[in-house]
Parts: sequence; C-alpha cells; structure tokens
Amino acid sequence: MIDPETLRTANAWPFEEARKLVARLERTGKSEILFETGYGPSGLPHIGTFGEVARTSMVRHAFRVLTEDRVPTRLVAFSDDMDGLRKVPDNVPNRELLAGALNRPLTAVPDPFGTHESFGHHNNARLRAFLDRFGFDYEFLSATDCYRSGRFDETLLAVLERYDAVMAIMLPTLGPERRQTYSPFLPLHPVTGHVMQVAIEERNVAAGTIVWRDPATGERHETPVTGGHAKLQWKPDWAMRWVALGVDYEMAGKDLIDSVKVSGQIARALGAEPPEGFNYELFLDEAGGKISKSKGNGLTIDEWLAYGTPESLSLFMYNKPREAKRLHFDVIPRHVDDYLTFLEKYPGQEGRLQLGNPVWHIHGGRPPEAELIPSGGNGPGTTLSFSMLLNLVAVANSEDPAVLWGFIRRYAPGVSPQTHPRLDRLAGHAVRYFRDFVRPAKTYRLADEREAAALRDLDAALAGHMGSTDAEALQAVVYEVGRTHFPDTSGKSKSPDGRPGVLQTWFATIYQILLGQDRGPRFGSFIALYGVAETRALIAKALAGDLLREHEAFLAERR
RNA sequence: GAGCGCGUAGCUCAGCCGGUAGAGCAACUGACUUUUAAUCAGUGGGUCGUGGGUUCGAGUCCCACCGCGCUCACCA
Repeated sequence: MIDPETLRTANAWPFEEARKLVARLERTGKSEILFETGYGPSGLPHIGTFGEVARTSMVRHAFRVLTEDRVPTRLVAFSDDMDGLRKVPDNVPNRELLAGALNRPLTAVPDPFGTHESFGHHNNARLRAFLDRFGFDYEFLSATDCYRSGRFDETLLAVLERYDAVMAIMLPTLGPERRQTYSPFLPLHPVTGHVMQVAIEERNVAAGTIVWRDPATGERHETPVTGGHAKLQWKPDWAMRWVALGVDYEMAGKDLIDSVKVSGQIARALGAEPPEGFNYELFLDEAGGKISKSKGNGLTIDEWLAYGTPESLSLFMYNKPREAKRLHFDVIPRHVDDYLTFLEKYPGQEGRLQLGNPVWHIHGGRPPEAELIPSGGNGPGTTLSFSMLLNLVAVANSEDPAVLWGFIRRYAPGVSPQTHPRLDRLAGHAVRYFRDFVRPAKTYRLADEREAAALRDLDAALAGHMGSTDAEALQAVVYEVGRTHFPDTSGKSKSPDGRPGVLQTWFATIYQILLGQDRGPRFGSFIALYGVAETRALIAKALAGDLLREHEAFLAERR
C-alpha cells in the first residue's frame, strides 16, 4: 500500500498521464478506462510498436495504482487490417502473389508466407506473438472483424448522418485536387474487392448507403456503409474507432500530431470526447539524423535484444519519451547498466523515490531483486556491471562463455551461472557484443624474425609449465623471455632483483600478434585462465600465420 | 509556413516541487611488490546558448532572441 500523499505528488511521466485519466473519469463518469495502441499490419511489428505498448502499459499501471485498482482497465491492440494494400513490401517472399492483390484489404490479400488465411492475418499473428513474447497484457482487435461483425455500424451511420460536419473538418486540411474526390467513406468494390478512393455522388442516410461510380467502367454502385462493405478513410476511421470502442487513451508519435487534432475534432462532431493523448518523439539514428526505412539506419528490436536485455529496452522507452533520442547500438550498454543500477538502488529507496525509479514502471511495481556479487566486506554486495563484463570478454578474447566465466569468477569468487542466471544471460550478450563489435575491430599482424624468435622461446619456456594455473609464475616466465629479447637498457625499469627490465614493446608484440589488439590483459593471468596448452597452440598458429589468415577469412565472411 | 524538442565539463548526458552545479567515459596521479587490460583510491576541468523578467534566491518558472534537429503540410 502506497501512501496517498506520495501517490498524489508522484511526478514520473506515467503518473502525469494517469492523472489526466483520473480527471477524465470524474468528468465523464465512465466506469472503465480503455487504452488503445494502433498497428498497421502492412509490415512487421518493430521497435516502435514495442515502445508504444510498453509506454502505454506503464501509464495503465500507474493509473491502476493511482485508483487502487477500483476502475477496470483494458488495453486494446488494434490492427488496421482492412486498410488497402498500397504497394508490395520488398521484404516478403512470393511478391507476385501480392502484386495481384493491390488495393484489396490486407485481410483479403493472400499470405505470401503461405501460413495464414491472408497477409493481414499473418502479420496480426506476428504482432500477437511479438507482444506475447514480452508478456504484455492486451486484447487484440482486428479492424476487419469489427467492420464485418457490425460492431462499428452504429458509429458508421453516425458518420453518414454527420457527413457534412466531417467534410467541413477534413476539407480544409486537404490540397485542392484531393478536395475534389475526397470522401470519408471508402467503399469496397463488389467485384474486384478493391478499397475504392472515389467521390461520393449521393448518400442515403435513411438506408445507410452511399452511391459512387467506378472510374474504370463508369458503373454506378450503391453500397451500405455498414457490415464491412465500406471502411473509413484514415482520420475519420481513427475518430470512429475511438467513439465506437470508447477509447480513453492513445499515444501517438509526433508525426501524427495533426492527425490526432483532426480526428479529435471529428470525434467531437460525432458527439464524443476524444481520448487523452500523448505525443512521443521519434527516434534518431547513430548520427542524430532521422531514421529512414529505406536506408535501414534504424535499429531493429532483435538487434537490441542480441546485445541488451528486454529490461534495458524498456528503460530506453521509459526515459524521456518526449525527447528525440538516438536509437543505436552504442546506447545499449549504457541502458543495460543504468537498469542494473536502478534495480540495485530500488530496495533502499523510500516510497517517493521508488515511484520515480524506472524499474518500478518497467516491472509493474514489483521489480525483482538485483543479482549481487560479493564486494569483499560484509556489505550486501554489488552489481557486476555490463561494461565490466564487456571488458572481461575483451580480456578473455573468447566467444566461449566458459572462458568468460573463468574471468568472472576471478573477479567475483563463488559466483556461477547457477547462482546468477541473469548475470549468465548478460554474459551471453557480452559475448555477442564481443563477436560483432570487438572482434571485427581487431587487426592481427605477422611476427618479424626477432618477434618470432621471442615467441618461440616463450613457447619453449611454457612447455615447462604445462597445466599450470599459477598466474604469477606464468607472468614471471613472460618477463624472463622478454628480458632476453626485449631488454630495457635505459635503466628506467628493473626487475625485483635489480636486473634490467623489459621493454613495453614486448607486450605490444604479444597483444598485436596473438590477440590482434594493441592492449591486452596481464598476460600471465591470461595464460592461467586460457590454459598453457591453449596458449602454446595460439603461439603456434600465430607463427604459422594462421591467426592473420583466419581473421581475414572471418572479416570476409561478415561482408 | 505550422508544430514538437534540444542547447549544462573534452565527449555522452543526469539535474525531481526554484535553495551555491553532478555522473559515466576521456585526461592526469597513486595503489595492486616488475611501465600492459581490469579493479580500487584520488585530482583537475563548467559565464548551465544569449538578453531581459518574476523572486530573498533561477540551470530549474515566464518572455524575447540566437543556434541545431525533427515532424506535418501527398498516404496511413
């Protein structure tokens, strides 16, 4: 139970939104609150779809807490699947199948994947699978079902009746030539099944029909506006849907600000109050420029989830929805770590701060306990950060999680995938990050004669330590070999017993030739964890030029 | 043209209901008994875009201006 005063002053944005709904409830006397998110099924669900549903769910949760769950709420994911197919998407198979179905409602277009009743049904199923994957609580609604079942009929007839008022709102928003043929109703052609964009010649309010002419044949048709024989044009459609379903809240991107305004006016013309709204900012690409679908500079949800957790993505969506934010790979590690930090801080916060903590909103008020690792003292421990993991993977120089875990355990004794399953998943993300960003950036080179001789000596010296995991002893071996081949004669560095030290060149050599990078781990520790035999094999491959060849093959394969 | 947003340390950004500016990274110093990764401790660094206003007090609220970005004006 949260203190009412704390709730009243909670100023996280989902609460600000929820308060708008409380006020609306008092105004309208409604007995439930309906949230809607829209989806256009001519494409697959994407990261924006996730963001809209996630954010709406956060508002919904804040509202439920604010009203102590005394007001029922629903979230409808509405698919605009009666929309006509405008062009053939280029990311589907059997494109010729779609080419023959242009202008037909998406639910009357064959499924190019051959798995569902129609293209619209296919994408609807993908949407639901997508939302289910994240555990969202929602009801799915199909526009086609709503139109056909008669659920929209009453409101459609109201649009017909108030046709002039709707036109008066729409016409000023249109260009001169579009004005000539504009109609809020789009009849379905009785023969071709096409969604027709034609002028309405007559309308018969009593019969509930519109009369139009087929531009191709000149034939006159009279079509009922009800029963799925006609649909509405975009903005009137949105308004009609709000009115018919009783939508109280719907977010939209900033690109839809004008549409929201116009649809709101239409909703009022139909005698209803438009829903409360919220305009979120669009995402930017790597360079802060706009995201263009054709350029493909956006980030897909799968890409995010390859390197980051779903919670980190939720955090990204929670943060500053009104600001344009860069949505690119490089923001992922930070969001993963910010999430971990918020989660760790949560239990120690007082209620007021907890309500402003993103994890409260991300987890519906019940964030899980943080996975801590021993911090040495008697304290509760600390979170192993993702940036640290990324460093450890780079140090481990391996895509094998077991090797990575070797390094993790060295840092945090007693920790394992069994005791820290979420850390294990993070380790998986770190490995992928290594593979896709760190490894490609490596540049191996061949050893020259002097370096090759040194490496051969190192190999021979290591032969006497097979099986050793003594990092210090192994480090001493590395230094001893270095002293022979790369002595520091300047006198600046010395060994503990006063002999000459080793040039940094020796270590640079090791890293550049064996690891393909300029810097690296303390090499004795690396050998201890990586294995003496494995290290010797690594040296052999380097001397044979295989590391360089393999890396070039790896790079070539990625292209 | 209309609308939305941004401008705070070298970089990326936090700054809630106004109360003398913070983090991460980078840099620098030191510790970890041998100049390397990591880790830990510490240091330096900011006219808070500009100009006004409200206020005892403004990064924070209001107005104007400058700069930057995006969106909409055809389709959903």
